[in-house]
Amino acid sequence: MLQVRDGRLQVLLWQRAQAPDLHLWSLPGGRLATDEDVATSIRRQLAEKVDVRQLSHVEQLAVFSAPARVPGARLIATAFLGLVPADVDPVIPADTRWCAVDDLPETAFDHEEIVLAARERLSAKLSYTNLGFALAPAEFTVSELRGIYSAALGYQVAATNLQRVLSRRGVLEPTGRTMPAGPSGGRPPALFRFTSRDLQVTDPFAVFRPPN
Amino acid sequence: MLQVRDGRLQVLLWQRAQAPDLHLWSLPGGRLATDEDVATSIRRQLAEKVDVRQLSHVEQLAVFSAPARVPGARLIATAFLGLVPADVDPVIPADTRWCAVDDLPETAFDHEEIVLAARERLSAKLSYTNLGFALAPAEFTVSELRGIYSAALGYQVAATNLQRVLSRRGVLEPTGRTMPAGPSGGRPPALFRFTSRDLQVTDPFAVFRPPN
DNA sequence: ACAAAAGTGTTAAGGATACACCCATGA
DNA sequence: TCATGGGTGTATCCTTAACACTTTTGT
Repeated sequence: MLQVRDGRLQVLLWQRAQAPDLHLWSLPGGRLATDEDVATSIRRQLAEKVDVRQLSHVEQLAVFSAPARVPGARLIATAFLGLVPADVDPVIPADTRWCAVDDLPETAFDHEEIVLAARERLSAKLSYTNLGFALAPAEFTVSELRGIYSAALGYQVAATNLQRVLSRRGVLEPTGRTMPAGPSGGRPPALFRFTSRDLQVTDPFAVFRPPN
Repeated sequence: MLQVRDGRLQVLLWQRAQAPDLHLWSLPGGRLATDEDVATSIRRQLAEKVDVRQLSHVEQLAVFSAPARVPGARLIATAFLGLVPADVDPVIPADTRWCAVDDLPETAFDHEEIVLAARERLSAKLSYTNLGFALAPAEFTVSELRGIYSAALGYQVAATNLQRVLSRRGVLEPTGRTMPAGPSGGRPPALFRFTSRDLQVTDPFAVFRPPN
């Protein structure tokens, strides 16, 4: 479960209270019940940590199945990427913590690998889909959105181009309202929103496009 | 397992000899052993159908886990995309057949959905990676490569642009040799090869590139 | 010579980046 | 009116698509 907090991309980790890997940090998750599919299961697992309505997007990442990935009985994990908008601050249990993805604590099992795969997927999809909606509040200024994209991608993006690219693709639209200017003056920023809050591919083919 | 055959993208299907879904067509696969990961397992399963050395690429697709996706005991499938170069014609068992992906027979369970997901993944990766190497022979003319890309993508691509895009990206290189001209004359085509036969992303970010 | 197929040159269009400039507000 | 941050206009660059043209062969 990823969220941009304090200008950094962070992941919700849970400190293990049992062996193996006692006290190491692990991803939330759990066993699959017999009457649910993996997507239902992950939502149920996460519901134990946060309010599920705050989850703006969930998608399958990959299967991790190395026979010795966890000690003891064979355990196969289907990893998911979950996203939470930057403006919510979920109540989380005492044994969990938000950790910056680029400065992870020592993780249990292969969970570091999973987190890095999640970050990579997120970066890629921010570029060719409207996935930003899942990290952004319902309404936001271009500056705020710039901060969110910069944190998720790991490098600075230019506000002017961000707005233009997203507007051209029709994923961003002005609400017509503005925020008050900051304490040191300046033009009041306009508020924007995403036109859709469902995942859509906006830049499907870089090359080898079908002919008209 | 996908291959371009006779100018069409085809998938190797196996006709079930048992209920449920008797006589319907299904994807090759089988159960995961306790001492292997899913990638190893799929190679083992496919080895029962063809010579594994002919598999030029294998990658994870997605997990299919709907509780009722198969009748009877709960069964969760990790689907894979496997590719075979167009110039090999593997010996296949009598109960299997190559079927055109855009004209599938009635499939068992949710296997049609899996095949369509595989085709989509293949199309996308042909555009932004060097994955063509997995469908093409070791050496080929641009015309042949054009046929392969056209079949896999489902629409005609122009030979001239195909060569230019792949050359610019450095994924294609001339061998220096040529093929004899066809029966009706014409300039003898040059032979090309892929510079690498490992998957590489050649067009990583459409937008929001990191600054220089 | 002519037809056919391969390959190259050139132009045009689309989309992204960079940067200068203009706008609106608080002090 | 000045500083500050927001937003727009415009130029440039890069990549690909389209198509005309040249090259090289067989008949």
